Amino acid sequence: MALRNAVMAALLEGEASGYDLAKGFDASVANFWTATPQQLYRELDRMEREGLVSTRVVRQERRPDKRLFSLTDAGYAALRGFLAEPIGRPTAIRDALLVKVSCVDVGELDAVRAQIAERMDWGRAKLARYGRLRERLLQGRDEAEYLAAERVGPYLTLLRGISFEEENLRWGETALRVLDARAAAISGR
Amino acid sequence: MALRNAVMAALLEGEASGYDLAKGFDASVANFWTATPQQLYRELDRMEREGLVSTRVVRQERRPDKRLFSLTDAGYAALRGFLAEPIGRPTAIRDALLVKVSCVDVGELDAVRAQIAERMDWGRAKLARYGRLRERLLQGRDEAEYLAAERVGPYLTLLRGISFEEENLRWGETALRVLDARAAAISGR
DNA sequence: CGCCGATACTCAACAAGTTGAATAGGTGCG
DNA sequence: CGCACCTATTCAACTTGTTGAGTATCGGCG
Repeated sequence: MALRNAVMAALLEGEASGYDLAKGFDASVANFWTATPQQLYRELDRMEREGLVSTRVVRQERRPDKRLFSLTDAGYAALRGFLAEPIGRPTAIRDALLVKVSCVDVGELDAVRAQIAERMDWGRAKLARYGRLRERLLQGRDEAEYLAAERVGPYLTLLRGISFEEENLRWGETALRVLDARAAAISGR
Repeated sequence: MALRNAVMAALLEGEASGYDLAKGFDASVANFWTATPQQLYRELDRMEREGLVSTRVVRQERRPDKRLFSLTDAGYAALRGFLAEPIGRPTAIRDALLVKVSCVDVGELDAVRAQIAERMDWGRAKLARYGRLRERLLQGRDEAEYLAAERVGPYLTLLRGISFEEENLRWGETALRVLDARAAAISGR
């Protein structure tokens, strides 16, 4: 019942099909929750059965029909219930790369180094996307102006996403430096 | 087969019982992987069947016997295999608090505010623990000295944990400020 | 002396998440 | 004109992860 909350959060942006969510989960909530298409369709069906979302089938000319989901009043109520419920401990971070780094002293130094570098490239791409998203939200206004006028939630989570990636890059630089020093020490021994 | 890697990472610190891991997962790898005791016992049994870990039963006088697990050579080989395999996309962050923050414009502003504050307290406690762990690792040496002499992996992941929590606190300050401004705007309307 | 909590583990049942493929029409590319 | 990829969804089978309780022994507290 946790994915459901992320889905409701995504539907705050407006009607969406399962397919939209499966892709676009990436653009909105995806930074702190992920799901496969299967998971989304399954959950959306359940939510419909429970009356949290309603569907509207849209016939399309040159592509398959789609079902657009939107939050019902019951959905909004459920969402407020979720917001009000006490928070447990921070959900897991679960990053396989960090597990690898913590093991790097057993060997495979080069392979892990390469994976850190790859992750950093990935992070730079993500930062660029975040930057564009931020520009799109601000529409030329400065932050204070935006925050006085618009939904603050998505902006705040965007900020967290940006700082997370920036921090990741900074850490990556350090990690690469340390691993290189270690590699030099090993080969020079 | 992902938990298994985290378990192997933890066992690099030395022999441990399921119980040790269940608690102490918190001290070592726990910052980027979590598991319940059930999960650990189940996985350890499987790993034993597959020859990745070996067990040694220790009779204890005044408490239940325990099984101490340690990595076998096959376990080390499997670990190196894991290190070498290409990394997929960063595993999910999945933080319910961020989902809540992104929804905060629908209401329950005070409740979410309180949860952010609670999370920040939790983060400060975690930072304090990280700080103590760092001191324990360094044993009075400076960073360069430590990194030349000891396993670099655990230190690097510790650094990532520290910067993550620091960043969380900074973001939390911002979020609280923004939410307070929004609350003031609403009540003054 | 009875209860709480720590150590140490097990069992059962369930919920959540992943993988791979199937279906079915459409567009674009060489 | 055939092949690959995009939209849009569904099915089936699987692996992971979660919850809650149960067993057993000991130490400490009031």
